[in-house]
Amino acid sequence: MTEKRPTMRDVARVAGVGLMTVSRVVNGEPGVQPERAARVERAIRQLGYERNHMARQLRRQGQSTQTIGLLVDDLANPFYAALARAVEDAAMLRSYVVLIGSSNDSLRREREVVSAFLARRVDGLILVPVAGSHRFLQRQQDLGLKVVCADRPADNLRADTVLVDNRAGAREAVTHLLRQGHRRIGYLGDREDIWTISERYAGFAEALAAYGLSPDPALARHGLRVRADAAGAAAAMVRQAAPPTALFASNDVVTMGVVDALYGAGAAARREIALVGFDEFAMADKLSLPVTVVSQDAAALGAACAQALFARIAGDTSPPRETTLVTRLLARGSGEVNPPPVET
Amino acid sequence: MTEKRPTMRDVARVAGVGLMTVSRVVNGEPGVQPERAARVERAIRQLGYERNHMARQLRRQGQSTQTIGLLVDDLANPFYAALARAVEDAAMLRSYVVLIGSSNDSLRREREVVSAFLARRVDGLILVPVAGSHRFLQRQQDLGLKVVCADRPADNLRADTVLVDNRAGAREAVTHLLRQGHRRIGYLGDREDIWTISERYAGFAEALAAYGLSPDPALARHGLRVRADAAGAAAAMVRQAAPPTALFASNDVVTMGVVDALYGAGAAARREIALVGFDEFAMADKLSLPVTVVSQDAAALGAACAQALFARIAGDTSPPRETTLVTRLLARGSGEVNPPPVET
DNA sequence: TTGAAAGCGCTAACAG
DNA sequence: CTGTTAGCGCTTTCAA
Repeated sequence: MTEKRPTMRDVARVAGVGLMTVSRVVNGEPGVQPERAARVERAIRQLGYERNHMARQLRRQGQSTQTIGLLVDDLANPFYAALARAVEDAAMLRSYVVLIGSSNDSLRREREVVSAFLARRVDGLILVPVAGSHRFLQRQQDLGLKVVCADRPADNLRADTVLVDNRAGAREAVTHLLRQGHRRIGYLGDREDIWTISERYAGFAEALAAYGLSPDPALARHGLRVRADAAGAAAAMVRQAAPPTALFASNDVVTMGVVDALYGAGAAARREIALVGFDEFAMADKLSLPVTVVSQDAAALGAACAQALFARIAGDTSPPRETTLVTRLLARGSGEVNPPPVET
Repeated sequence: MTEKRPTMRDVARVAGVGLMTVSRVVNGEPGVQPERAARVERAIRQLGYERNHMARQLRRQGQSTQTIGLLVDDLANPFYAALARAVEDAAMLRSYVVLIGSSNDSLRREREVVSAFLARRVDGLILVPVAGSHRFLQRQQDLGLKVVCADRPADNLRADTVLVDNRAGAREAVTHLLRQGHRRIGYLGDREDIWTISERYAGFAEALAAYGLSPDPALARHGLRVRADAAGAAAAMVRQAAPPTALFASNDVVTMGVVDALYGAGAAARREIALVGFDEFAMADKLSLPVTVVSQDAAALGAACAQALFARIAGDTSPPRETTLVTRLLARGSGEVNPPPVET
């Protein structure tokens, strides 16, 4: 049933030629008589031969394995899925394949996956770094590994980094609310140790500061990991004695949770409360109350990372670069349609 | 700068031991004196040594490469992203890594990616097969490759297959509309050569047949690939002389397009037209007009595929199995809230 | 408990 | 144009 896989030697024997002739045909090298090449091709098809990439790379050492690794936070998150697709397209264009992994925001898991990738001698690594030191990667870079950080910078690592201007995006979003007259703006956010989240909170605070305000601890909740967390926090916050008139949500999951809690049809609905969220998500513009969001382009981020990585693989040795992509505020009226009471 | 990567030989030299001692330490084999093992460990860290997985697999041939391939239609589609994440989790649990690719519904691209995976000697392959013959994979199976088809069956291939009961799901959805009194039900669908889509259309027709009806060519559009296509088709269909009172959409992308066209705030809005779509999507329940959908569990599909694949890799040689997962109708009122005129 | 020798499938370098 | 030889880094086998 399960026969041994055919080798070049087997193909050579069946085709009645030498081993090197098969190698040349398989690699599309010139200098093989058409008739012999045809015999080889036939033998390849007959045996179902596929070149052993491992043996090949072993011999041509120091050469590329035509494989890169991509490590995101959570592949099931549409943002990272879009990023991954862009990376994969860029890789395929260059005949590379992509090893993929999710770190789940765990440094231990990140290291395990990176180690498994390194054992397979990936030429490069695009990673969304979790919090914590990445010094162990510096040594791998000295050994020839190319690394690009996506979406967040990595601690203790000099590497190309492609970021989004989270701070400016958040500032713009909150300024949008301030311009509408909102002065009591609540913050609902994911874990603060995630770089993007802390940047967004900083942008939130900066926007308030420009209006002579500062974040009110009673109007801020951190560490919201899942949609239900966010829904609960939003419901609790607006039940307070002095509730906010508007909310800023740190990311799509939190935004959806807020929508669950406040924009539903139930008795707890508080549709007069304005909302701006970071991250665009499907149908945000088609909700019963359309949500204003800060949109970031995941595919552009992935494409930029891939471009940087393949440039390094191609031999670019210039100093590490940091690229920052801009966000776009998509105003949809969750603040304008329900003008808030302006306080005095 | 870029030094050559250290080998076991280098580690052995630095540690002052034999090559085999290093091999034993690296592989956690017993029978090495603790003192020597420690010296080896130190040398490994000092040099940044990572085992060369390719050389290893070359020697232990016929053995597992601890790598599987996953080929989906489009990784950026949240459905496949969720499937991929489930596969990745299952793989990680077993210390496997995952090579990923998107076929884009192209047989040529599928073959290219599969070939690249085979060259890297993946132990197994989970693929969402595109339309077309997969006989070339049968031979690879004889050579030891384990294959599991996800979401669709593959032509000319005997392999474990995990499907969703698309036909029953569509039948249930359309029956739901019929029970509400709808008799003129339009169909908007993706490419008919995609197996899941044709099954859903069959279910649509079966539901109508049970009520003594048959699909009206004037109320069916196929080949809608992107959201804008679907929006245009929906807008055109409801402008007809005898428009439908309800629509069935073949998948999430089409459903969203229909929402764009009919449930927006614009002048063209036709909110009285009922809609049921295949595939759940984020916020479908929070739209200005919540959409009834047929929900399928992508993560469960991925987990079932992974389970089947790893069972095969572990030596299961029973005949190929076909597993079918059920769907769930999430009725949300897009039919009930706007009762249609019952025709006579 | 340790090491030396052989060889996995392939390609670089050379010889015919 | 074609084939032969050697060796990539590792593990298997066997001897010390």
